[in-house]
Amino acid sequence: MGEVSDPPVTLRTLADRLGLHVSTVSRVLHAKPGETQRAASSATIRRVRKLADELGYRPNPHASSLRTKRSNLVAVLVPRLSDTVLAAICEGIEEAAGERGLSTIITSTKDVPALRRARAELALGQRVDGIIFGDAVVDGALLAEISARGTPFVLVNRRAAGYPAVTCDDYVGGRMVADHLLGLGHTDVAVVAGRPYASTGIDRAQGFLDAYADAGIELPTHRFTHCAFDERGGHEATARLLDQATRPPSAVFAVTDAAALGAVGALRDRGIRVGTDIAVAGFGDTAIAAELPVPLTTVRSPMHRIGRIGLELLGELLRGGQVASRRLRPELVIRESTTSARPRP
Amino acid sequence: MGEVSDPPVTLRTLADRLGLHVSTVSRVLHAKPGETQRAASSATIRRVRKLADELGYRPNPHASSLRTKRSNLVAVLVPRLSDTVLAAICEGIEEAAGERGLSTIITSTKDVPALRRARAELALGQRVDGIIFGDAVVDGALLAEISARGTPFVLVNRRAAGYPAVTCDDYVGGRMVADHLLGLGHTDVAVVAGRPYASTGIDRAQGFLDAYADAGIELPTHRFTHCAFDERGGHEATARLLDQATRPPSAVFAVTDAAALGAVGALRDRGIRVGTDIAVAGFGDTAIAAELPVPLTTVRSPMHRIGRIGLELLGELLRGGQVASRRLRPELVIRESTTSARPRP
DNA sequence: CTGAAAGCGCTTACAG
DNA sequence: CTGAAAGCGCTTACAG
Repeated sequence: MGEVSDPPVTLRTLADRLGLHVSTVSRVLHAKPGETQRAASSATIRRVRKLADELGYRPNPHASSLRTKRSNLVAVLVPRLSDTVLAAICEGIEEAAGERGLSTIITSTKDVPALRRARAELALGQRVDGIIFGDAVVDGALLAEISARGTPFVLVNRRAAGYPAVTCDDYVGGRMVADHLLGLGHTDVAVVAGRPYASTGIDRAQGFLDAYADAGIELPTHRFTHCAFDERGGHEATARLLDQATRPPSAVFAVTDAAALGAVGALRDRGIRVGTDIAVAGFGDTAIAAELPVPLTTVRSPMHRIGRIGLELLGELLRGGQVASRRLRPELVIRESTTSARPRP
Repeated sequence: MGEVSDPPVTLRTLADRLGLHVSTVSRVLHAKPGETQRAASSATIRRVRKLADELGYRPNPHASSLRTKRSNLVAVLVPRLSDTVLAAICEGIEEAAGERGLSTIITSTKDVPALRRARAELALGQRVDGIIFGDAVVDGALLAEISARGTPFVLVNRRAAGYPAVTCDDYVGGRMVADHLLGLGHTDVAVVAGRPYASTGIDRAQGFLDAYADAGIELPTHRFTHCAFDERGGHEATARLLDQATRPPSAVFAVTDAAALGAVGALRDRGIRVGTDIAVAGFGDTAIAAELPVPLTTVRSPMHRIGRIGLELLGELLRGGQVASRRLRPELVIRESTTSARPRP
């Protein structure tokens, strides 16, 4: 516990009070168990620690960082915090960061290139030790620049151009959904595909399309549309899909749960009953999926773990190590939104 | 754009190359438009700026902070990032922070007192200029300590013990829901009340109860239960409410949209149809509300603005000013989850 | 208009 | 076992 707020307690404060040199105090306070010996005599160590405790000494991180060139700060860029998936990933990152004495500076870039760049610059300017990008664009243009500047980074959720990334195996997840729907006999399906520049949407949709192609079914263009990953995006995309075709598909695959919920809303607006008239599947298994009146079939993506592992990889990089991308296994969660609907004959 | 990554560009780099003293360079780079005159001659200013641009000079924030005792860092403590409401508030905070050159360090404390304390200590140790608490407990015990330590702070979303807070007028919002349900003739209602230590839940529930009391209706204890604010909390609480009573209420008010969705799930499990057999209302008007198969009546809370204003107030505090709490006006959003259900006669 | 000095609080090899 | 020095990169009154 700190005491008064007026005279900040510094190494000097401690050194003066103890009749020691600041360097001695510093050494003691840094000594890791094991190398305690060379820091000072055990008596001195005890005295120093005691007073530091009493006065509530907290090292000034700016001073340390200035000397050591390490800030213990990690920047996390995400498209939006209000995206549950990213929020869960951030929680995983933060948890793992806390365990390592790192602090995270999380910022939303809204998938706006100029913002992404500005935030990355800001992070670099802040001398963060590393960056976690949750908002990578698949071509990785900005990343090439950051890479050249030398600050270590990893990607989470979205992969890009060979940089180390921790993702769900989105392609396989997309295939799982397709195989499930194929197994139920759905031949006329539509895809609410998300953004064309994010690997999540791309891979999920591609896995889905490939599985259908393997079954000899090519989706016509009017059964496939890009959109924002959120509720509104899914709603608008689904409305478009429905308006463009003479009749609705028998199933819709939305590449995120949020978009799937948007699809639910759009279908409702047209009196099409999810789970009865049409099958709907999402991706993520966020909290809403299991609570909907007709529970949502979806693909469970280990969001929290993606964040954790992302930070662990970055940690490895900061220690000078090498890391390889990780692709975590998805799991199909079957619920009534697909099982209670019959495909059209 | 920065260039190479090897030799970091410092004031010294610039000064040496230009044959100037670092202090002159520093002055120039700090000169705000208007007081440019006293920094250096306009020729010098031009030269300095040009070179700084070319070399991609970025002031080392650790060095500045060490000198100025200002970190331009603001800590934000929230119960959980995965709570949409808090995420939206964080986005508002971040947006306003960006405009002021402040960076935000956001961390989740999960409503665990030990974590809350640890994170607050961490923030203080990091020498943040100020703190925004989104996880305040109504008694404000920790806040009293922080206050004594002298770091400015404001609360968002939840108020506590007279500290400056930016909230939705939760009490009024709770009343709005009650008046709406009363108007529809609901006399047997239940409350999914959230956590007993957070002002959001307390005030929303109290407003609701008071309005019912004003109408001469006291809720029996088996129609009121506390719970976590999320989907699972709402689900479990609703299950409890239903199990404890011989028959279901004709309406349920959940103090968050997430909990309301959980209620929807629990009702579904028992075959009780929302909007037909029972009315359900939430609070927040998060993105899910409008998309549900039976759209959710809820209270719109200006989450983004709460965050923005929170940061603005903190900014005022950092400038040495005084601030007063703000209570923003809620708005009832009526949808079918309440209007299509008939109260039991 | 520009320079020189002092100092923010720390860390780290180096002496002794 | 402990001290002294140097220096991280910046800012800010103060001289001149």
